[in-house]
Amino acid sequence: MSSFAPTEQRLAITCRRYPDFPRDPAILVRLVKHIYKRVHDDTNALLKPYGLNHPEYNLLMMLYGTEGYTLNPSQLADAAGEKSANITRLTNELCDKGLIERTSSDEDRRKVTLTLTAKGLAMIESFLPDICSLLDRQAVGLQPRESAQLERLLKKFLDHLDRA
Amino acid sequence: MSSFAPTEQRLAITCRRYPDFPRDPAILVRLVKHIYKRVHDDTNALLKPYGLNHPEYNLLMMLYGTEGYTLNPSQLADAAGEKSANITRLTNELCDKGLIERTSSDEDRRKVTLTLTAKGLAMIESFLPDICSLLDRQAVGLQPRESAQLERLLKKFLDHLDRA
DNA sequence: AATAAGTTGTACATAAATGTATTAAATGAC
DNA sequence: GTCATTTAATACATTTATGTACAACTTATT
Repeated sequence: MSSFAPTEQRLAITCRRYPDFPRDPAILVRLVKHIYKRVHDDTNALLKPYGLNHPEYNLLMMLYGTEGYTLNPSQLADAAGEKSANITRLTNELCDKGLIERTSSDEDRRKVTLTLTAKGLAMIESFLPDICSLLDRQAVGLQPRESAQLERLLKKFLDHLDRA
Repeated sequence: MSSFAPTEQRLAITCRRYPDFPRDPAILVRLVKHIYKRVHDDTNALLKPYGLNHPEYNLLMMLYGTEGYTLNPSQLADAAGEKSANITRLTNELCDKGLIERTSSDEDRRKVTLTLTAKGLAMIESFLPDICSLLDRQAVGLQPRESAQLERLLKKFLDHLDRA
């Protein structure tokens, strides 16, 4: 039995008690939540041996996905979906570990640039094989066609959220 | 332009740098993360005037979705996806607010039962109209057929995560 | 130039979440 | 019955996240 069945059952009771409750949107939202939690926990467990947590991993991957391996704190916050106050603390930790470097920008001296170091790059390339295999395992149940369809539908969902 | 475009762009760079990186699973995971974040933040904002945060809301809704409005702390933790250590704190807050009641079970005196109070029920019914309208708005972009398809695919995804 | 207005990043206080250990009670072997 | 094992819930210390306020700097206005 799926881990989701109890949730679905509770939702049925909720709808019985409050008939206006929109079952379909609620199911979708709860599914997303369950999936997010699983993915988050699995990734965290994988990263632990590397001395990283999920947010730190995210920041590193954002820099890795950027030309020049460089972003400002506010760009990084935006990219990783973190609050800016959080970025200071998290990048401090990454600096302490020598994975990124903080230098002040010349063009605008309010700004700070955060750049992946060689050590940071090596760290990323050390955990990427594990991450890849985790991602593959996580999505192995979906055929390519289903995966593409899911991507399309999730994008549509997200687009609408942006507008709502 | 979608809020997701920059993420997709970063993923493209990542794949160029590390060709084994599984693009499709990664996209799905990041989409889920973005959607989760949006839904979470929107719901939190909605709940603030009621003096509740998202976890507290979740706990209330789990009790509301249960016959007899009653669960043990460990059942509640499982239902809401919270760690059990968190449940004590959260249910304390809800008790203090008079929304739930804590009594010790007769059958097994290690156990505690948490029950929604009349005040808690009234609270739920006061915010449900807002929640329903938020849920409707959040999913309004999807046709019923798309919504059903998305539900099916997400369930398949989650089923596989449970197994992985 | 002088001043106002807006950004960027960070510090600090507060709140929330997690992990570990502890207490109390039930269960099961003998 | 007694003792070891397991389970439920919580307390406490630690870690992590958030919100608010501020200092440094840039840009726009006059």
